[in-house]
Amino acid sequence: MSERILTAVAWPYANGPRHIGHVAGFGVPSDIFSRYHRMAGDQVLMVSGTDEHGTPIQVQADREGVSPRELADRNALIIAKDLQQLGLSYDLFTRTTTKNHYAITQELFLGLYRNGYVFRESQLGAISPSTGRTLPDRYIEGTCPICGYPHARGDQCDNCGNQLDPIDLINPVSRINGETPKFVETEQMMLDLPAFGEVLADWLKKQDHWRTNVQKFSLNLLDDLKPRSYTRDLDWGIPVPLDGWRDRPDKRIYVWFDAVVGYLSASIEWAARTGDPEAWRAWWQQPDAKGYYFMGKDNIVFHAEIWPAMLFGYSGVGAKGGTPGSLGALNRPYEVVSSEFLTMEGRKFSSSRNVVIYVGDMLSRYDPDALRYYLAVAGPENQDTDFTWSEFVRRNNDELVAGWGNLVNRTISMTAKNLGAIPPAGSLTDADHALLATSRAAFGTVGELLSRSRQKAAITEAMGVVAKANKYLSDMAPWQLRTSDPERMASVLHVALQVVDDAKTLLTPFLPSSSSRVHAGLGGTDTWASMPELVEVDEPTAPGSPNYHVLTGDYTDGPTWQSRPIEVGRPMAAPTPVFAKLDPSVIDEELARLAGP
RNA sequence: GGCGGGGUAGCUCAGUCUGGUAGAGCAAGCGGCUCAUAAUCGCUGUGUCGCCGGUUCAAGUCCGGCCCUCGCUACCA
Repeated sequence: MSERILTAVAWPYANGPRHIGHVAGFGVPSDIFSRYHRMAGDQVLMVSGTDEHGTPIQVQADREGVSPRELADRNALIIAKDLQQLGLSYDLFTRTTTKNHYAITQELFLGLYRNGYVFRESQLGAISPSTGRTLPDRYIEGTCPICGYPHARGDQCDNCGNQLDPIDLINPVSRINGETPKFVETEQMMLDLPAFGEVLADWLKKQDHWRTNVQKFSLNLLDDLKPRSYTRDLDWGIPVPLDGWRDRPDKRIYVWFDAVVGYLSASIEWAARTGDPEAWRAWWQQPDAKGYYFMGKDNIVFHAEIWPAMLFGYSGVGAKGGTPGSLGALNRPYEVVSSEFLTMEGRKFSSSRNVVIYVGDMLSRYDPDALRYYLAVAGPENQDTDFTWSEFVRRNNDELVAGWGNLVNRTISMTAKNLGAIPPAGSLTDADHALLATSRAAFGTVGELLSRSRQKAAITEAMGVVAKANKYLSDMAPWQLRTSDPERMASVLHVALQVVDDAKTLLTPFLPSSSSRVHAGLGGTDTWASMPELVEVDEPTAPGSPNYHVLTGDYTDGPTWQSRPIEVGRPMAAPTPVFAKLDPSVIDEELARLAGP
């Protein structure tokens, strides 16, 4: 039964390159999920892009003396290249600074506004006196009015743990430039979240297929729903599409409200690029289409609360009713798949303290599948997990190289040396049948685990097939049959090659690049797992800007999730190793980099 | 403060939903094989399952309380 699946992947923020904790949370899991579902015959649309508006990018650009757009242009390309190298199979990875995204974001705003879910309110907010821009709470520092700690942040005191209001801080200063913030009355557009309290509660209570912590967390949030500001005093962002607001240089849509719209705008952009502008509707409006949203746990509130509220309101569902906007009623998320956090040698990632491994640096030195393997088998699926270099090297050397790579190598090597081609099966023993049955059955068990987002258990199960095949070879000892019983040797090698081929398929969602190398090693001449391409589109994000790049690809004719009989007689050449073994000295080298300047 | 995750073999963790004599991998030791990137296969595991109490014929698993630890706490992204 073919399903329509929207894989909506969190949008990496473009204030700098991304580290491996980011791709551990959203990138690799969403790609494993999408690749599996495509192989299983489902119709997958996987979209994302770089999130490029908001204060942190403005601040970083100011610091570098460039415009926010120049900074975003630079980082968007770096991030897209990183994700391409990791092999993340986006149908479209775009940006929030495109004309299309501006138009869709404004359309969502207008739909909510017309249905009465957005209203105007004057509130007291901190601004930077020199720029007039919103100064977010976290950028304000001062003395805690409760415990006297001198470096309390505007929203919370790190010393006593109390939540604070920045206006209560003693001697507040801006962390950006040290000036004293001004607290002024400022008019903003507010999203009426309480108007969605009831529909959100009804909807969330029905999501029993979610991970329980995500569902419970989301339901708890409903107890304290307050209207939330839809706009900011900032000039770097999407203009508010209302008369009297549209041309104001100091009012923009809040970056989070524009970022979540990206899932929809990217789907629409993808459809336009395929030449069928209506194609996106199948994933957003058919009732049985399922949207899976992948993110780190810090994003749950935006995906389980705010984005669903926006979709309800735009569709005319909520305490104030309404009618769907011009795009029509839109589907809510089917599941919010949230991952936990990856720490680094026991500490939280922090670029300022040099506790960081950038994706680009990692991939410049190691095989993308070595990283993908580590994240799949030891990533933060259900709980925070720690990345250590010694564990990375061990997983690579003992499991990928010695377990899987060696199985491929020994099997192909024996066949090439003794037979030169894939041999016929001959008559098979119970042991032969048992091994073949094991790998065939794994398609069911691994697939079942993958469809339930149990990726760690799934790859462990797939690697179990590899272990059984190594044991089979050890038991059968085909190298001893070379002269005594060459026919039996051929049968054993046939069985082993078939299981290697099956394992290659089973591992493809996790390890697409190396699975393609195994496919070629087994004599395959066609493309196995498709990879994303970086394409320059003939369109600037703004007048005077360079054309931008997107990641895209055609994954429609890829491999299917099943055992395929190997082709007897296909020539087989001596193998080249699939994975590189790492010298243990890299552990010390990498640790030295972390401690470095 | 509120909410949530975790505390199981030297290390990393599974098992807790659906109670029934404690599991895997790694590390360590011994042995086999020699096709393979010195790779592989077999054998060797007596751990107060964080603490206290309760329910039960039976609790790592259910209930109550506590301790430690990590994270989230929405006008940060």
